[in-house]
Amino acid sequence: MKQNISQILQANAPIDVEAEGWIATVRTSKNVTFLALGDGSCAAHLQIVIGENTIERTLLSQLGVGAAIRCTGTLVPSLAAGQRVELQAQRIDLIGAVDPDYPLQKKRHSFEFLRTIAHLRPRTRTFGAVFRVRHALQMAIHRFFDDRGFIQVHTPIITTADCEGAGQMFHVTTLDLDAPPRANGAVDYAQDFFKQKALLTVSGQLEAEVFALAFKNVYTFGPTFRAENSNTARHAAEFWMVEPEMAFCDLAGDMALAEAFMRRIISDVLTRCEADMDFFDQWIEKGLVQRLEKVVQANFAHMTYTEAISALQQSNESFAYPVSWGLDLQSEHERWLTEKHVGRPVFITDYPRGIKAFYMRLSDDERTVAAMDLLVPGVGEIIGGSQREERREQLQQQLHFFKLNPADYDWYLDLRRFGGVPHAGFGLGFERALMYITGMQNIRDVIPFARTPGHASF
RNA sequence: UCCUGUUUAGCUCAGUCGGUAGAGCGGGUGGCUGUUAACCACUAGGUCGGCGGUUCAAGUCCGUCAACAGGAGCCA
Repeated sequence: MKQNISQILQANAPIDVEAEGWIATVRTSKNVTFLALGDGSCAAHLQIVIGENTIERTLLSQLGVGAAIRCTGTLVPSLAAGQRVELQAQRIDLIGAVDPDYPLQKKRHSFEFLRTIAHLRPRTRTFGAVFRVRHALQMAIHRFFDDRGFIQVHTPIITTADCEGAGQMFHVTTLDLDAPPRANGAVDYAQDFFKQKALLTVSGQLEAEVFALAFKNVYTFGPTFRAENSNTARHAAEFWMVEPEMAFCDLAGDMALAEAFMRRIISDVLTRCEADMDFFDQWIEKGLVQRLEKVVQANFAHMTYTEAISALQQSNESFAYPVSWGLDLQSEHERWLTEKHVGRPVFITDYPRGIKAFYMRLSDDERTVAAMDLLVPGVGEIIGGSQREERREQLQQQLHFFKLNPADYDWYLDLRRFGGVPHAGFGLGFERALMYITGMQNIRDVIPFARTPGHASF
C-alpha cells in the first residue's frame, strides 16, 4: 500500500519514497523551488525540494497552489530548520492541474468565506484539523462504550412519534405537496407512504430505553433533526447525538458514567491528535489544551438546582435574566456557576418538574425530577441527562401533567409493565462536544456540510 | 423570529468634512544561491450588495430589500 504523508514524515531518511497530495504553498528562487504538499493525513506538510533542471520549465509553471501531484524522490534530512525531513524530487507528475482562480490562498481566509466553498475548505489546515479530530472523537466515543460492554443501537431516523414534544420536526412524505389528499378538511396521511404522519427523529432515547431493558447498557450515536428556525452559532438542523442508556442504574450512576465519559474522550483526543490540538491551541483558542487538561484532572463538582439558585441569588452579580426557583437557568447563570462559583465542571441536579421532560423520574418531594446537567467552563451545558420514570402510574401522571396523549406512548408505558427497572441515561450533542474540544466557535465549522435554516447546499 | 452590526478588486481590508477608488495577498511578467504565509520590481484586475431618494455632485447622507455575522429566544 502507498504511504500517506503522515507515514512519510515519520520514515527514517534517507529512503526513496513516492508522495501524492495537493500543493499548499509554492516558494521559488532562481535555482530551487519548494513545495509544501498535504494529503489530509496529518497537520504537517511534506516539503518537496525541486533543484535546478530537475523538471521541465512548463511543468514547473503548472505547480500552483491546489494542484494535485505525485512526486518520487529521496526523503532526506532537511538542510534547514522548520522540518525534520524533506523530499528531494527526482520526478513530478501533474495528476490534477489547478486553474489560476483557485480560491484558497496561502493566507488566512475568514470562516464565512470558507463556508461558501465547502467543497474546497477541507484542504485548509484548520478544517483538516477539525475533521481529523471529528473522526478521532467519534472513535474515542465508540471505544469508551465498547470497553464497558455497551451495545450500540441504530435507532430509527424516521419516526411517527413526536418523542419529547420538543420543537419543530421535519415531515417525511411522498404525498404531492401541491395537492395532498384530504379527509375531513385535513391532510389524509392514511394515503401517505407510512399510512400515517411520519417525521425525522429528534432523539433516539425512547427507543434506546427499549434496548436498555434487554441489553442493560446501550448507546445511540446517529443523526438527529430539528426544524427550529434557530440561527445561532450553536444550532444546526442536522446534527449527531450520543445517548447512552443504562438499566439498573440511578442518577448517581448516570453522573458517574458521564464524568468518566468526558474525561476519557477528551484525554483520548489530546493524546491521539497532539499536533492538531496544538494547532487549535495556537491559532483558534490560546490555552485550549491547558483548559482541557484541567477538565481531565478535576473532580467534577455536584450541586442541586435549589443550591444553585441560592448561590446565584447571593452572588451580587447583575444578571440580565431573573433568578428564582422554578425558572430555568440561562446561559449566563450556567457560565457563572461553572466558571466563577466552582471553577470546574459541575453537575446540577434535581430540577423543578415543570422545566424538564415528561420521562424524568419524579422525586419524593413531587416538586423536582431526577435530572442532571453537566456544565463546563467555556460553554456551559454540554450534557443533559436523567433517571427515567420507571413507575407506570407516575409516568401516566407525568403524561397528564405535560398534556401529552398516553395513546401515543403505549409501547413506552408497556416497558413499565413487563420487567421494568430503574434506568438512566444522558445526551451529548456531538458537534457541541467537538466545538468544546477544538475551540471552534461556530457549529457550521465543525460539520462537513452544515444544514441550517435556508442552507442545504452541497 | 427579534435586536445590533457588516457588505469596497479573486481574498483580507483601508477610504477623513459628500468632490468619479487604495494597500497587502493572490493572478501575469521579470529578478533573486535553501525557502518556511519567502523576498524585490513591474503589470492587469472595480456597476463600491440591489433598488429608490436627497444633492450641482453619493463608496460616503436617507429609505427599502437581500445576504452575512454577533447577541437573544429555543435547545443539543
